[in-house]
Amino acid sequence: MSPLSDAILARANVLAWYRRTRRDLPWRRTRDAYAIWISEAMLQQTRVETVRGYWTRFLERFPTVEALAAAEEAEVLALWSGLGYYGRARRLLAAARVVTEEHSGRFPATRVAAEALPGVGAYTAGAVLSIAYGLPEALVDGNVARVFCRFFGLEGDPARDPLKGDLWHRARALVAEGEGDAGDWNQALMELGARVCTARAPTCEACPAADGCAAVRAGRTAELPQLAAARPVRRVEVDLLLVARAGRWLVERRPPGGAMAGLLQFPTVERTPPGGEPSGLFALPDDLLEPGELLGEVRHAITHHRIRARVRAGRAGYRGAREGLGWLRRSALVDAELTGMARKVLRAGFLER
DNA sequence: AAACCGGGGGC
DNA sequence: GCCCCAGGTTT
Repeated sequence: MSPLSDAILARANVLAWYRRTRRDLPWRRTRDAYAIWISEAMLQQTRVETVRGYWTRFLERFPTVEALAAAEEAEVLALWSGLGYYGRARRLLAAARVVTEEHSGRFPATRVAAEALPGVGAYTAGAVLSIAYGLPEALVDGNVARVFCRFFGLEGDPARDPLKGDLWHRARALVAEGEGDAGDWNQALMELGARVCTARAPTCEACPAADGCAAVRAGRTAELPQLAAARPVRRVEVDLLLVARAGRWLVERRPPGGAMAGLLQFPTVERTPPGGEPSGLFALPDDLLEPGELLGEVRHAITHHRIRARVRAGRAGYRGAREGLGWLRRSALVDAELTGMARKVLRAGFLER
């Protein structure tokens, strides 16, 4: 194992590397805690390149925490549509209202107060406090965990104690070595993990910390970190129905709990394979909606599920009996809080016939 | 501690 | 096809 002193020597190299080569990300052009907070909420389990466009559109529509606090949830979800983990958007709106009403519109400046906000955990609190306010707060995300596991040669699952706690301890120790550079240092660690110390095929020859790295020394970069095995993926087969009437399309609102809660989708029924169990992600067939001509197929993946949707023209038997049905024009659909799969159907041109 | 929660991009 | 990404909440 490399001692912490090796890390402190590497720290200056990593920081210098970051300041020389950092990516020009839109949320790095502001010190506004609100704007940085939005980026961190969107970046949870989501790639930087995916977030860019969403962040810009979101900040254009809601430039201040007060503007967000005054928003309808449906519009916030519509701007989040396709980004996934929609609970993040709901908690962000709830937290914006708390910040507006109880913190005079200013993101809290202490870890305890920040973590009391819905959707703000240990990582997000550390990120906003260090990046926006320059406070000496640590953070550990997937990048930092990977960099530390390799550099220090740490065994075990970084998502679980005792290694999880150890990673946070090391992160705090290294933040404490700096003087007012916590924001850059935290971002430098994450940038290193994202661009050099990558999960697969790290480019150690280009790494500013390769000198003190235990994994490089032992030739074990491919073996660290020791992540837990991934959960198996379930296959889901569905019929997705496009029902048109008088220039409008039939949509249904998903139930309030579970996956993609409360979002709009085209009516979808799950086709349970013989001897198989339904996933529960979609309703089972009923006699209200009648599948018709096969128009094509859309494939979609959500957490631990692989969905194959046969897109069909459909007919509505009668209205009203099934909960949450409504009719929307194409122009309204584009701005609605659609699921990613519904947006994919829209983009694929199935409505242009 | 483990389950749940989207979606996509890179290999 | 598989991995995993600037995580948080709930049970």
